[in-house]
Amino acid sequence: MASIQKSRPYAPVLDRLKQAGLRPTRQRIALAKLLCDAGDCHFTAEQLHAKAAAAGVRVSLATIYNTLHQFTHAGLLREIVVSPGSSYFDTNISDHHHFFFEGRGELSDIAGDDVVIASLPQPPSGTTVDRVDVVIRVKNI
Amino acid sequence: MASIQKSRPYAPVLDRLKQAGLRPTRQRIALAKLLCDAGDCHFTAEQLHAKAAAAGVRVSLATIYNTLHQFTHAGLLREIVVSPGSSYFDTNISDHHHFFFEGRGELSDIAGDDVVIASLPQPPSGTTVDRVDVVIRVKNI
DNA sequence: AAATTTGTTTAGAGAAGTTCTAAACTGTTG
DNA sequence: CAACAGTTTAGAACTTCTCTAAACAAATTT
Repeated sequence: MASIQKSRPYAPVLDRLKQAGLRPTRQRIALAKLLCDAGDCHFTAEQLHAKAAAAGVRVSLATIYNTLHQFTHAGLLREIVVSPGSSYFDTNISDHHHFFFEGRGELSDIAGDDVVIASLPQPPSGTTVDRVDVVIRVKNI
Repeated sequence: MASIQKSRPYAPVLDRLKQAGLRPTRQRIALAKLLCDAGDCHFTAEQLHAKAAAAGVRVSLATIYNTLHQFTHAGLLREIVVSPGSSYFDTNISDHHHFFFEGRGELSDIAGDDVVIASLPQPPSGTTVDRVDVVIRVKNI
């Protein structure tokens, strides 16, 4: 089923890699395509590794980690820490928040508009706000 | 310097352990005292292990982990996940939020009143809200 | 287009944090 | 105080992630 599409380089993906100062290698292009095609979703390094393998893309786990961090640094992904032991990455980089299902260890998006914060404290002097994360932890009834 | 106070069992600590169905063992009493005396603070398992050792309390790391989870489950502590690789525990169990200093990997409390959330989405059907965590990630200017 | 340079990938080792195991121990109960 | 059930412990094991150094590939130079 799943076949590798080496022949269609996806211009926007190439541009984004170039902007980030990253060479468009076979691995990075394949992973970027996988992520683009996936739509908004949350995944761990292991999950992306498995997904890549399933799509016929041979990439080492070390490269998965490198790439996830590079993409995160370049603003193509967002890292979310909600449970001890593993990091999630989010392909949705717009302003938004998350539900976290404690039982299943899964995340789902909350549109930015759906969480209205009326007031926040000033950041401590000498610091600036990088991001405000709201996580609504839910559990099964 | 720091000496062990085996002789003063701290009635409230004993009560809390009893309420949680936990036997008041030497280790649990010592750790509970350390945490009570510390006031509001955030720490990792390793940090508590070091603090216990410094206070002359001999406790294995496995017991630190067991105890932290038991105390968290009993509502005496709160677990906070903000950075991949290690969990923090919080002795402040009142309703409040956190600043997270990305450079130093440290937490500080924000009083519950200082974050006003005007609206939140409904939890997905079949689930209830366990907790809403707001983390303001700040970095040095 | 070959040669050189520089950045990238890889397997496997290594590190860090946490959990597991099974034996020894301790608090509780009868 | 004996017997039971829960607890602690050291160390092994496990999971997630990072490091290393050698092989490799993309870019640059000639």
